[in-house]
Amino acid sequence: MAKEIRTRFAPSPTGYMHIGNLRTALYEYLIAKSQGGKFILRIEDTDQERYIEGATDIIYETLKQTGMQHDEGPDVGGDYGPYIQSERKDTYLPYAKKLVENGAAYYCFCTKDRLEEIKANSADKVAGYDRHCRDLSKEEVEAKLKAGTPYVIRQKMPLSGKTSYTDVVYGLVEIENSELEDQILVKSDGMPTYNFANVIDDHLMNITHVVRGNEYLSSTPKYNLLYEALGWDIPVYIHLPPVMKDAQHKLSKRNGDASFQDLLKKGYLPEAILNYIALLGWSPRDNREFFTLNELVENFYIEGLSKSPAVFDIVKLRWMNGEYLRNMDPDKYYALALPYLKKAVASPDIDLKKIASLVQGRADTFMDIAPLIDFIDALPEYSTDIYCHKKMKTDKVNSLENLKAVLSLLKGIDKRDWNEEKLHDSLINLASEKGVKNGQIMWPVRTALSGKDVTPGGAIELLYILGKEESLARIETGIDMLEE
RNA sequence: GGCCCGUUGGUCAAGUGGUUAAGACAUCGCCCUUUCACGGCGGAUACAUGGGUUCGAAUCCCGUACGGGUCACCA
Repeated sequence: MAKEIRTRFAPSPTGYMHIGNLRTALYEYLIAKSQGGKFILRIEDTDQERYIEGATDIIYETLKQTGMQHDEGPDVGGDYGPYIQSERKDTYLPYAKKLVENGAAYYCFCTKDRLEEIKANSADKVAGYDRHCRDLSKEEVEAKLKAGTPYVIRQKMPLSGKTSYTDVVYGLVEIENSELEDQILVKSDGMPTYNFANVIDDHLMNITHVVRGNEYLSSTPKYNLLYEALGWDIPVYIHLPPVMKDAQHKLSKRNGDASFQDLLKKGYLPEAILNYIALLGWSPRDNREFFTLNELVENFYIEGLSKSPAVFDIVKLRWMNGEYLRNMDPDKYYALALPYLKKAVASPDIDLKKIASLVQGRADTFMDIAPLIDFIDALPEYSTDIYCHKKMKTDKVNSLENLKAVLSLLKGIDKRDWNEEKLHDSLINLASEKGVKNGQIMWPVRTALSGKDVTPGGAIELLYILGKEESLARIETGIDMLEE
């Protein structure tokens, strides 16, 4: 039986979940789930300085909202815990010491000042640490240790040769060992660096596929050297291209680019966001674009992953969100839209469900609803110019005439008969009696009722929504304005 | 700057030596229609660049340009 696929999402709790991060989680989830594997959540909080309170809750919450449930993690447990790196602090040092013993790592007593100095002096010559402590004698090391000198443990890179590996999406990657810095494995506070903790944890947690952003592409050989020194199997690597804000800037929290949470606040659906970002860097075998999370699992295949950066296009997300909204069950739509409808319409007698049905086909996000129906509570000020419409063949003169006719017609309709069918038949009749196009009646009515040149729904719907009293009042206002 | 990676229309993206170079968003035009939207139909727009290899290159090789990444006691 083939080994079970295990992937992990390993965010550091430093704030909101940004889109690139979420997409990485998605692909990790899909890679595992499409092959019947496990998806693990691990919190990488080895940098206490950057820790932000509440950030882990956002991570849990986001995973829940998107439906990407992890099989193991700090909140759900599992056989490989703890799943928070700060709680595993003691597990790393022994491995570092083992590396020191077998010559793959060494103690370094250089002060931060000294390091800064080399950095400043070396300009753009050799990158990184100058390996000052690499060849200290055993005695020197012992003495310093005994004296309590602060130290870090660094990885001892080979000075010559190359290290290569095959990435699933990028193919063969080969780096000269001389390019590799003697990176720090254990910091002076005793905490491991990401570089070290990552390797240890991935191995200890049986992670088979390491999936992460391609900024690690050229440092991966360092990790492989670590795996080898420890005598461990090297995992499968899948590096992902970045999600961009524009052609040259990555999407990032620092620039305040949209996070998942922001998009939700802006009225986007979690499932639409997920669907959209799935397609940013991956494409299915056919031309399908709409997928639920489960459908993504069914259709996912690793070869569909792309290696070039993708620009996040909010315009297309809007469209896709709109499609989700339009295809939603009307009752569900009503339930989700209700808070937004209530905020936009204060009048208590308004049929919000009717409004929901009008707005469902027109609003791409929930935030788009309010501006569409801002005329309901009160008639806005408007210019009579909008009564003129070329295609409807309306102008101020015939609008006035038709509005008057409509007014007296509507006055005759009993309040109890004030429904769309009745209103529709009456107005259509009026048009044919007068021998004019329907639009010549409808357009001025719609205009008088809304004071806008664009509305969700036409004259009939607006008459119904506004009710007899309000409708008549607004039409009278329109007549007054046109008579001036 | 060294090293690594990338480059198909404005954007996402199919394509793995022979195609009229898909499809989607956006855009433009037309149709439908009581406005708008939805929907339908159609248009315009792309293989960064120069050399090879080959009967034949978006597809393979080399160079160039452009862009990104990396070179932290951050992840």
